[in-house]
Amino acid sequence: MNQSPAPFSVNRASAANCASCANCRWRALCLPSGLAGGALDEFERAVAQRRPVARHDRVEIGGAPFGQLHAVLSGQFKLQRAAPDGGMQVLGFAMPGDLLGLDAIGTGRYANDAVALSECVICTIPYASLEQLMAHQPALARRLSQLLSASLAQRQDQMLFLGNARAPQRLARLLLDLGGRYSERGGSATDFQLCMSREDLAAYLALTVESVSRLLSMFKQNGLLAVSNRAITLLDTAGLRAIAAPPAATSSLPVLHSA
Amino acid sequence: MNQSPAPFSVNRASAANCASCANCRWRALCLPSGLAGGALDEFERAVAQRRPVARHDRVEIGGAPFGQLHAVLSGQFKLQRAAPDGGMQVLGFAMPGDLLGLDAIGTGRYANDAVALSECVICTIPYASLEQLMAHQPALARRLSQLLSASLAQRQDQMLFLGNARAPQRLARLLLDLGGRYSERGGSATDFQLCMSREDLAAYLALTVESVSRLLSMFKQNGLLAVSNRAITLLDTAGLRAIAAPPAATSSLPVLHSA
DNA sequence: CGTGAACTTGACAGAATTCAAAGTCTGTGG
DNA sequence: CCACAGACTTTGAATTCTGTCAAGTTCACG
Repeated sequence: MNQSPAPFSVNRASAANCASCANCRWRALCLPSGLAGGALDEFERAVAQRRPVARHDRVEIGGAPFGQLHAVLSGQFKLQRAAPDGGMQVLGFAMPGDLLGLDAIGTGRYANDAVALSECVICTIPYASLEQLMAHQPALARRLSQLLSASLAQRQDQMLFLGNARAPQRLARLLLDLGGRYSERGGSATDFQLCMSREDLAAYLALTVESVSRLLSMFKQNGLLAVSNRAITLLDTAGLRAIAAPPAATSSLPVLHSA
Repeated sequence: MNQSPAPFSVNRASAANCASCANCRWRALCLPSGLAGGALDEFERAVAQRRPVARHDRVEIGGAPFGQLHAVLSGQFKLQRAAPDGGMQVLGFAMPGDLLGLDAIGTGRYANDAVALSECVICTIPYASLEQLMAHQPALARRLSQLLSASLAQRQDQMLFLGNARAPQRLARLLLDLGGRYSERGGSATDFQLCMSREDLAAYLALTVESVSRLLSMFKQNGLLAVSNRAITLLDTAGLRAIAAPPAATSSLPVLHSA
């Protein structure tokens, strides 16, 4: 472990998390969201199995045959893919309650690697069982369609943003996004530990490690945040949001001072 | 009409296209793919309705409440969204057989505008009817999940490519991709009419109009293609593919001569 | 305490945008 | 049928941003 004790359970397995879908604190985000008591039991018995995952292990491997979906119970993952030129491209980071493998249903093969960034616990959901269940539980099928469509919409947003935003915008947005997701999960939106390397950040933002490092330093010098190794404290979220928003008018654009 | 007569039916409504799902030449790409005779009839009666769409009309409006999916029978659409800074971002181009509105199922609102780039014919598919049908036709539900997941995977690919590729790679890839899609639909992979403006191309590629224009000129000077207004002829697809591929090694990289 | 990986910082070069202007096409109205 | 106005497209020069290359520093771990 290279992390200070996390202030909340997002990065740690806890017995309360693992008991059952009925008790799971992430149920509202997950597949069985909205399922009634009987249907929920059926779902859990037929479908969900829990297991721990060690740091650096991969739960899915890009190109491997698709068999099951994975729900993150605790810890964080990065979704990555080998670029044609040898580098690694990172598509995103998965946090507790997120579902992995949705992009494999259509093609029958996992699209990316899912690599654990910390000690994790996941639920594995065999897709064949899920399909059987959905055949006589239309509500479950609707839920899957919802999740798939929402993921699609989210990827589209991400694509547009990464395609059009400049480097400072991208990093500011990522930091605010991470904070927001921690906050949604009971943590602090402004004070958290990154569990990914600068290289991972760069690969996600389509920048170089150097650019990420420079930008973090610049944000720090401008009083927007405090950063020490992988510990981040967002000091001026309003300022960060102003940077994250694309340059709208010539109005009060926050200027970053390099020196 | 601003186009020369199209050499094939992709851009024109034809009676054969519009007769029914059973006779539709795009059925394999569409929702009822794989449906048997009886189920297919049921699908068609309950779900699909055809209508023409005039150039510049929008079939879907970003932010509007979701009610129905749309299948492109003939013509082409662009999917766009107003950027926060006032510009327009283009997410993609839809051709016959493509489905519109998949990103709205999860949120209940259309994510983007779908604007007709030519005279079009579409099928409208009320989603409420589709859900009823899927409740007792698990095969149809599976098909929708497949399409959703495949769209997700495709957007991911697109995101990674646009995020990491340089301008010439992006344009070369788009041209090859368009050619490939025309080819799949019975047209020429190397000889076609663009039905979108340079501005649309630029908005899709996350470049400026000037860059697109410059790149087209450069490709032309290097003998890779011929371009006259919106008529494109790909002369050296191997060369274009070499450019579209990210710079792998210091090997035989095609060098573009500016003068 | 030393070693290697991760991270930071600086100087420079290349790529793409921005700004500016000229040229071309399209569709409308006379 | 032709002329005109506006949108679309092309081209050029200067600027800005980000990547590349090269050190140097800090941190994690043995």
